[in-house]
Amino acid sequence: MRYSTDHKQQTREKLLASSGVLAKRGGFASTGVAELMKAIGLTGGAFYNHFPSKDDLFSEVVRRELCNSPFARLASQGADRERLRRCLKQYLSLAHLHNPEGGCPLPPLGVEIARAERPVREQAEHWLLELQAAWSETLGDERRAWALISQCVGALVVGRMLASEEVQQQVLDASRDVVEQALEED
Amino acid sequence: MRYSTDHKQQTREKLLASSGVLAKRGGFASTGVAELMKAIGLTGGAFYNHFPSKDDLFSEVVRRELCNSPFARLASQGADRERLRRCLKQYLSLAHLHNPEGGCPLPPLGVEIARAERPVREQAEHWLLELQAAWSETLGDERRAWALISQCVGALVVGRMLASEEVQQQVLDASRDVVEQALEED
DNA sequence: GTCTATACGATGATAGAC
DNA sequence: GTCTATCATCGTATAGAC
Repeated sequence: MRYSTDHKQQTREKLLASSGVLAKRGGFASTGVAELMKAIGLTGGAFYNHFPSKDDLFSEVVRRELCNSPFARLASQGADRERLRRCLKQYLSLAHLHNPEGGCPLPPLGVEIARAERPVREQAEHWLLELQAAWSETLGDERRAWALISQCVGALVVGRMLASEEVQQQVLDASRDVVEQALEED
Repeated sequence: MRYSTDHKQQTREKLLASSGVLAKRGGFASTGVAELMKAIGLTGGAFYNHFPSKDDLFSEVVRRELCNSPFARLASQGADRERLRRCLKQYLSLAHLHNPEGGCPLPPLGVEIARAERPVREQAEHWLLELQAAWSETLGDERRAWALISQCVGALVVGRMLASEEVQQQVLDASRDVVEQALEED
């Protein structure tokens, strides 16, 4: 065979990673198959050797993005308060706000996940439940964990809607305060 | 003239209202001009008698949706704590979560606003600053106002990503607790 | 103002050469 | 596996009849 068997795996992985970036930047629905393939140096026709449809790619992109999310490592390995604090401080930064393509998939892809078929939402739910369980352990409060997740995702969604960096910083700082308060309480 | 002058105004208003609903339901970019016009009983060709382009419609839809948002009345007229509490309880309800087309535009349209041109983000910012100012008055804390806005928007974005109503209710309840706590403190 | 018809590009997806 | 060529459909936007 002209192409080794793991070449297909590598191409698939490159496509998943690159598509995650493009989807978080400009939206998944708004990005065509040809554009996704061109980003990894291929043409649109080759796409269907890797995924049966564009929707299937979305499902896999979501799965991969969630596993590689800045939150993910805190979900798998139990996190002490200090580690969680540092992670959320970085999450609620202007650097993250201005870099959706390299950041958490929840703010930029959340709405598209919400409109996707049930299996996609189920895997999002499964991952979010794991995250919430991990944070509950750290915080000692299951409800505060959910509230903190919503707080962080909301801050980025709201912040990215804004035009001026000043106000964006205000929004982020306000949520940082909430995080600090939640992590200092018993 | 076969059509009265205010007939055009009425058509425009119907188009704005209907497009807001469709955009919040399925996304603005994903909804074609023909579909938007068909929803008010017209064909696609008539669209350009009312707006020079689809992007211009989006800008007007965002403006109108913000002014008619469940938050809007609380922004214009100063709100006492009790009024704000009742509004946020309704905001953080399963009824609202399952009815994006009739609810707040921030969760379903926020990401598209973030990717829109600067003027769109500027008017979103202007409106959000007014809302934050009003809530600051009620809460007596400018930062808590921003945090509360992010909390509410985030809860709906996260909740709508989920598959099961149980977990959705948990996410909403967690943010309700935060709202109650913020409104009870001095 | 609204219609139909149309231009023209982009879309998701397929077929067959290599 | 990837390419080019192609299909059918849809997208935004325009032109002209009524």
